[in-house]
Amino acid sequence: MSEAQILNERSMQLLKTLVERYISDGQPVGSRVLSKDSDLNLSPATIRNVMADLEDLGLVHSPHTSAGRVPTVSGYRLFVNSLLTVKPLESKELTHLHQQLSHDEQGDVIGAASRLLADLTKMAGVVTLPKREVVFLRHIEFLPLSHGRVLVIFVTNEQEVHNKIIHTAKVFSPAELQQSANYLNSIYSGHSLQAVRKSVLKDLQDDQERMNQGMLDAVKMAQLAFGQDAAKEDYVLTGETNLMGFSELADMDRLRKLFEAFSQKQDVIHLLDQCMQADGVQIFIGEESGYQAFDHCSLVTSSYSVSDEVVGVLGVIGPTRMAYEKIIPFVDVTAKLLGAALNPKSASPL
Amino acid sequence: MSEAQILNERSMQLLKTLVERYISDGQPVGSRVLSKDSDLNLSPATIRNVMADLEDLGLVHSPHTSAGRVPTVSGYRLFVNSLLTVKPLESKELTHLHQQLSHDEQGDVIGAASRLLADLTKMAGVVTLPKREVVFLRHIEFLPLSHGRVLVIFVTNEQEVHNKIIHTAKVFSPAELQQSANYLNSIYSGHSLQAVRKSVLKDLQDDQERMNQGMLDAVKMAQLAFGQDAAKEDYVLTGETNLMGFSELADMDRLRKLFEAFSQKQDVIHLLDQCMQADGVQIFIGEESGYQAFDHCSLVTSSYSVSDEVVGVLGVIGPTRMAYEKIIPFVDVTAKLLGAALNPKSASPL
DNA sequence: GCTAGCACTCGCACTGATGGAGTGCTAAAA
DNA sequence: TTTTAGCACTCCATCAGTGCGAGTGCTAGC
Repeated sequence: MSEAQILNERSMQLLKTLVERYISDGQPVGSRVLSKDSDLNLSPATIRNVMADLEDLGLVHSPHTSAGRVPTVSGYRLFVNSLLTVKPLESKELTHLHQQLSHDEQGDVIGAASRLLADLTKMAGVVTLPKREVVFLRHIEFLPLSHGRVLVIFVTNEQEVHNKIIHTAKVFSPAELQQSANYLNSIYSGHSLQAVRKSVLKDLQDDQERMNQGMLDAVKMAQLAFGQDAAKEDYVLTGETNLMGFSELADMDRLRKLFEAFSQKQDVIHLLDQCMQADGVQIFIGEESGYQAFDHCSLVTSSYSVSDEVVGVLGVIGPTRMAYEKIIPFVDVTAKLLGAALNPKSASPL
Repeated sequence: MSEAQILNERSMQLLKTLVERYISDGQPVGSRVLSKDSDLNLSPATIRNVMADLEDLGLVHSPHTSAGRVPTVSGYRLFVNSLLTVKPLESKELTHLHQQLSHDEQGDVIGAASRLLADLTKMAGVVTLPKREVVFLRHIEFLPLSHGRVLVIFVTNEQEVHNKIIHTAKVFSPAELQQSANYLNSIYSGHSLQAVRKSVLKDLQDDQERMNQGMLDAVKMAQLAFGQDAAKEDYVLTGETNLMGFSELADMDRLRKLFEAFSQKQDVIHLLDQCMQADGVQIFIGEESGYQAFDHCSLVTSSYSVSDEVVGVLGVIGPTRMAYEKIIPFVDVTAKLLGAALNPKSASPL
């Protein structure tokens, strides 16, 4: 931001063409090509002076004395923030996206979105699993296992099935379990999980004599079932192998760190969580992310929403030298389409 | 096998030390080191003659004229089949394995096994999800969704929960669905899925008048639910990034092909399926696998069984130059321990 | 059948030369 | 004051040449 004031129109224009040129060629760009490439009619010598200024400001950098200039992270940042002219999505791509995401046969829209992101950008695509703030309990079921263990199956939000094994102090008969489940279903079905948790806790603290044994058992079991709901976040990552084609990631150590981060998952999840807050497209360039593994990568993300509630993030991971002007609108549109695809077209008649 | 007859004791001994030496050093091994390394007191010159013979037989290969010899795939194969002296597992490792696999807290023994394979070998570990031939239906449940869709939840083999969405011609009320489920549970619980499928088909072909509408609905729904049971095979792969450390896989194209195979999954599944048949440890060295992606890799696998039925495969993926004498017993033992861990210690009181 | 010796080959690391690309600086032009 | 032309300089990439070390194949002798 502050650089924007310091720099005059001409320097900005030159930085812009430099970044564009570098993104398309991958070679350090020298004063001569810049002089020809830019519309301003300036001699290479003049441009060299400007370049020296830009270098002082930390916007560009010379790999060695007689190479051209390469944008630094700040250079990219300024470019992305103020200089970039976004290219609208080609209609061909748009229809493709729309088709793939709305006609979801496999029941795996998330995977489809991730694959689209990766395939169309030739980089890596990532989509977090949607995670609603309020989760409604639809149905619960208990099945007895050996050794006083009980298999709990519960359905939330219409059709998401979860299961969990709990250990009970007492051994229940199938009939008792059935009764407990019936009791819980009759009371809590349609309520949010938070409400259920709270209510269950309250019931246990209250005078327990008002309840009969069956109800008490049911509530105790519910407490176990919904106890520490890990709420494990996760994401679908596709096209990692695309990243192996980029020269900036050809270094085996770098690549390894990156792939390790992918399989550890936690760093990536943290990063994506940050993007969840911001609305619109969020971009991390190089070291900006704060995670070493992503040092030479950029991450372009957008959150996606279902019925106006932000439920997840999706994005593209690639080298810092990527075609931001195409990727940004692409990620933006994909997020919107995914949100639409996830939206239940009509309220289900509960 | 046929080479074994042609080669005399001495040549075999030399091949053995050559392979051992190459595995530990990674350098082409010359006649001088071989002369010192082997117990036979032979001069380098003699050894050179033997090497020439081995090269004619295609067991070793010289990267260039003055470079020492490296084992070929056939060389490794002969070594593994006839020359290898397996090192028993260190007791420390054994106890570690045992602990990790039997005290499974996460409920994810498969993942734990895969991680152990990768961590202890510093290569990649893979474990297929167990897949029983006969699957018993434990419990089935129907939940209505919108638009005549029904969420089917069924539990097999004590505690494996599956779910599936089916489309029914007619729209059922929750009560009807409940009845159908009850009917199916009462009749089919405890039977194998195959039997259920067959029986359902028969019921539909039979004169339908004997059955009341509810039963008929239930059977029709069951047919949809168990229709084409995709039975998708899958595996858990860990430590892929370990493979990035090996010089033989440093080539980016190779590495990329390999990782693409990992995420495509199908080739790997085919390969592992082949290992399912053979009992005991199965080894693919280099091109033997038939899949280009694995050209420079070896795969050491073993099937694992639960109560005498082979249900899956597990193994280690690494460069052809790996310490077979340690990996083989390790994979063997891990397979046995995993089988034991999966075995329900006592029959559950159904 | 084994071994010693010798000539030879090959790869590798180092060296120096060359050319090209691009810069910084300075002095002149606008 | 800003821009430009010119010049010297720096650095990189490429190539050829060199010397060294490792290891081989072959041959003659034990």
